[in-house]
Amino acid sequence: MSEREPKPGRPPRAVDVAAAAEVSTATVSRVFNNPEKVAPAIRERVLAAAKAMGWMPHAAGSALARRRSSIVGAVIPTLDNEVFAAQVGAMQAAFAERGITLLLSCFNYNQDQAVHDVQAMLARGVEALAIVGEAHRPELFASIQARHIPYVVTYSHRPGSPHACVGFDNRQAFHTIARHLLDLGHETIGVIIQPTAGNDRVAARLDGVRAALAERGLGVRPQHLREGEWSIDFGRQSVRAILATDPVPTAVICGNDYLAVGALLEARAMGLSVPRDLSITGFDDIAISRQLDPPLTTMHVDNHEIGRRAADYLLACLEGERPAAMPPLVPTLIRRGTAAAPDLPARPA
Amino acid sequence: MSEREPKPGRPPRAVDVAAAAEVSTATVSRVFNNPEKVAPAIRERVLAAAKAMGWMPHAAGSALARRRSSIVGAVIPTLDNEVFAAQVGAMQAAFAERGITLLLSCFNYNQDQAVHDVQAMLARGVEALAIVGEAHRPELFASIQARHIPYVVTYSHRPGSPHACVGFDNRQAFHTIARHLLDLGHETIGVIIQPTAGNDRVAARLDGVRAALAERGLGVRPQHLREGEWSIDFGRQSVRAILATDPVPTAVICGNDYLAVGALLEARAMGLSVPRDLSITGFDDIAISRQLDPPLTTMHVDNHEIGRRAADYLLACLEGERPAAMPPLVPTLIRRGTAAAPDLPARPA
DNA sequence: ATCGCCGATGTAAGCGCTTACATAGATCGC
DNA sequence: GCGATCTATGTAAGCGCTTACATCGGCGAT
Repeated sequence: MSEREPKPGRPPRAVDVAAAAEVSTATVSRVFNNPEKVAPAIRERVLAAAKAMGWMPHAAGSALARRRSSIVGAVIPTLDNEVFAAQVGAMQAAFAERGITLLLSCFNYNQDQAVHDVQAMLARGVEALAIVGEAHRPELFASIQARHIPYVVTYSHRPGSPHACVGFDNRQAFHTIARHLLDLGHETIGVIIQPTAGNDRVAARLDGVRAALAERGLGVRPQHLREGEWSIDFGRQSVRAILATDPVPTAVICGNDYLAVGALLEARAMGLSVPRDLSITGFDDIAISRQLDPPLTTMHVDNHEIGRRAADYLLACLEGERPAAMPPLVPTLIRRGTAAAPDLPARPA
Repeated sequence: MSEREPKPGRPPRAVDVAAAAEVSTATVSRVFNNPEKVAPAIRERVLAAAKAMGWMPHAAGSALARRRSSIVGAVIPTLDNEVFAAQVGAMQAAFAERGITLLLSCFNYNQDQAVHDVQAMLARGVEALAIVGEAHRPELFASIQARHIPYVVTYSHRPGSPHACVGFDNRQAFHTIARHLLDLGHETIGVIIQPTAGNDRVAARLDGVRAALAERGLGVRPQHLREGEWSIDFGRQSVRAILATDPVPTAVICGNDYLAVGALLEARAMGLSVPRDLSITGFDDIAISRQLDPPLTTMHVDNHEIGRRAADYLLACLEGERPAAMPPLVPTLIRRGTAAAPDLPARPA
């Protein structure tokens, strides 16, 4: 094997490997893309030469020639939420298995940022896109569709959505959780939730709660509704505020577990007994939730599964399949220790 | 403006835009890369044509021609740890500002996986790399160095490391925390820590603890040392195991906050009073730590800062600078509620 | 033996973009 | 008013790879 490096400083190119292995660049390329088309002896020679000079096909070159980038993009609000981090981790793993690279971008709940990120990814030649939520500027979806690339919306599953989606019905989920509290006997229920503006998932959640209450002739009083950033701290201050209202709710539904954790911790810090004095529910079942005392009643969502399914769907599209619409995932109610029947004073009448 | 699309199905190319704007492709390229070199009138024409046909420079093509990919890679153990997620988020943001795209890969604490990931990224033409930790196979660093691309190791800052690093001295940090406990009067100290094998950061932490104890003529007894996955659950079971030994430690140092949270929760569940019966310390200051009751005594590390610095360092390298070695970050001890003087029986003598 | 066929390899034309170099007006000084 | 000097634009040569097509042997069938 005569693999003297050709131009010392420069990284090797396919032609260098070809020269070293005494074959053409076509054969080198075939060895890496269609090995079965190359005689074993030659294949070994090429592999040896490549390894000796540390060569690997240069992605930009092959992307250009092949007209495929082998890159897909994930557009999420933030990695600071364990839920999205899990989804991204799962997608990354699923794609890596197929030799596909994941491009990540966090739009921080800013719709303009999301549009910008998507366009940047399109310029990068992503072959597919996964996007959290469907409440985005129309031009976001328009620019994806203009490129005719497959995409999937995650965490939403609104019946009648025009997008392929991997998620669950947020409205239904919160209907379920509200119903749970209602069935336990609660009638005055507070809600601590993320900003609904520009967030379809959250809006649907609130909607689900209202619908469930309405079915029993109840509603969420304005003073019992707190909307703000999903953080433990906002959960804390909200529960404090809600408990200072009249009438005092016997239960609080939180838009996610971070809020619920805050609510739980603050309620306990205030000397309340949970769930006796106040029931609290969360959503997502983040890692800490089951650990608290009492452990949080919440709904479990399999975020890794969402990531995996989104990846599988996109992968199928890239194989040229036209996968059927996926059935929604169904979050499961996890009854733990923070929701129980209210400890009501004896009812009059 | 006569921008009839040339080949209907196909995405537009620079030449299409050039035709529409009645200029050459060189000018189109300049408009997007060196706008100041193009007369304003023409610039507008090109921009208008590009917008009309939804054209953006194709990254693979320009990467090839420019011999720059504008991609950098981040190699981390997992996104499931809030610490790394934060670092990645910060890097992504810093790079996005400069038009650089972040490629992500999670090696799940598997060294072979890390080597593989790095090589895949190199093939993708990353221009720089950030890698968590320095305990990696030699070929990992060898292949990066062979490409002569800048890289930085994060979360480690071993004096004398051959790599550029953005991190802190793990040994020193744990020396500090152990010293804190020692100064409080603890003499029997347990340790719950992540696997040290193949993890330089963790090994250094344990080392720091041992060194601090040794300075007082103390040591960690084997039955007081628990090594395992960093999870809340492992923290729980470890504290239970350690409390069943003899002598019972009066304090437990945990390798990170997840372990410490588990230890704290379990100790309380066992009916112990923390810190009276047992002091517990963590490391990282994750979001939940300050929220617990009592709030966790730990060391704060600014993970966003690490991400930002790593990004800035790499960016500087890409600008051709040869940035000076960065001083280590210094984690700060956060004295909260889980570490106090031991409640010892009156000492004999 | 000869022909045709097939499988293994090589040849060369791009993929879409950037940029060194060439060119052609415009501008300026004298 | 003329050449020297700029500046704005165009021309065309790649960047590193893939792949359709051409080629070349070798083999089985006749």
